[in-house]
Amino acid sequence: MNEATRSSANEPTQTLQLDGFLPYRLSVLSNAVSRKIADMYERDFDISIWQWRILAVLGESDGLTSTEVATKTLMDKPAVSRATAALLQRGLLSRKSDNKDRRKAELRLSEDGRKIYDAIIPRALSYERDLLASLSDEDAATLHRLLTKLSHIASPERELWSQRDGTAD
Amino acid sequence: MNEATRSSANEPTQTLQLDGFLPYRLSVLSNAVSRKIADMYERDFDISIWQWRILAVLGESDGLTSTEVATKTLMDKPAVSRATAALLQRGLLSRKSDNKDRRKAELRLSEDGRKIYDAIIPRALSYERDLLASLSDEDAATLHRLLTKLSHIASPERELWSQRDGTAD
DNA sequence: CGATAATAGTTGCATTTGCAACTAATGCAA
DNA sequence: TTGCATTAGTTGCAAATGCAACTATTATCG
Repeated sequence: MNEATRSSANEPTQTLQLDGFLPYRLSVLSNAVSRKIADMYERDFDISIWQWRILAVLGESDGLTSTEVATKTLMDKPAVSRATAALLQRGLLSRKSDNKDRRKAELRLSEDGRKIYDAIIPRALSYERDLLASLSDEDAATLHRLLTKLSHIASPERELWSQRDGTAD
Repeated sequence: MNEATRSSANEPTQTLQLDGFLPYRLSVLSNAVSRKIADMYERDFDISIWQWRILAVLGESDGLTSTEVATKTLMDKPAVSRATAALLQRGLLSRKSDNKDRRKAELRLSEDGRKIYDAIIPRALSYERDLLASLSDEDAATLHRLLTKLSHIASPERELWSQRDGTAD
């Protein structure tokens, strides 16, 4: 479906339709979605996507450390550090360092942070609903199931195909 | 499914599970996929993702102008300009400026460019196959159908929900 | 024609990103 | 304990990105 054979002289050459190529499609879609939703966060709340991710995880489970936040959001530690610094400065988070282990510090939504969180959530869910509006419930469920499968295969831990000595044709 | 109500005191607060949130899921998956495939292009061919996109579209239809390439790849013009500059310098492309309209120039794969293209294609398709390996043919078809729908909704032209005076919720 | 607008493509620049290197604190083993 | 390894979090920096501004050329309309 995605490949074809062509014999221009007599050497058959594989070809590839970019807009049917899954990595390309995912990239384009994800960029479009992220762009739009990031614009909303930015415009209406002056919050970056990374800041939003942190608010989102703290909103469901308060008192996480930076590292735990990084794990849950799949952000790297520097990104978490900078985003939390900004949120702390705006007073949207509080940080309490652990007495047992003074390397660690628990992050929590402040009262203002909770307010913003509460304000963003319905907008985020509304955007997601709009996105899914043209899909049946069954399609939406299928989509999530397929994304889960793909994510499992694509997860950075898996090496497989990307080995240097390519067994892949 | 993605939302819940919680009554901590008596104010119900919507909440949101980040890892069930579609924009987040798409972003994470797309990043993982792009990262892996970009590593391969880079490692085995010394080609960036943007360069690859250009090779890909020129591979299927030679003689496009920069602007046409930009349209087909959804890259912006500066990105196309820089990527083609690199490819030209490596001798993977040729450029012939149009006599009728000297602003335009047609881009084509050179012989070397075609060689690299021919070498990348099977690797790219092989990666896509690996990615889709755990999906049935029907699921793969469904995935593409759903991505098409979502892309249509998320396409930058559509304004809708993102209007400043939020009718959304 | 001649001026203004529009288009193709490039260059410059501020911001973002990803990663490595660093500091501070703790764990562990001799 | 003491020294080395590990972990938490921050800082620095090179590269990538996105966008605006620019040059060169062509189209349009008085």
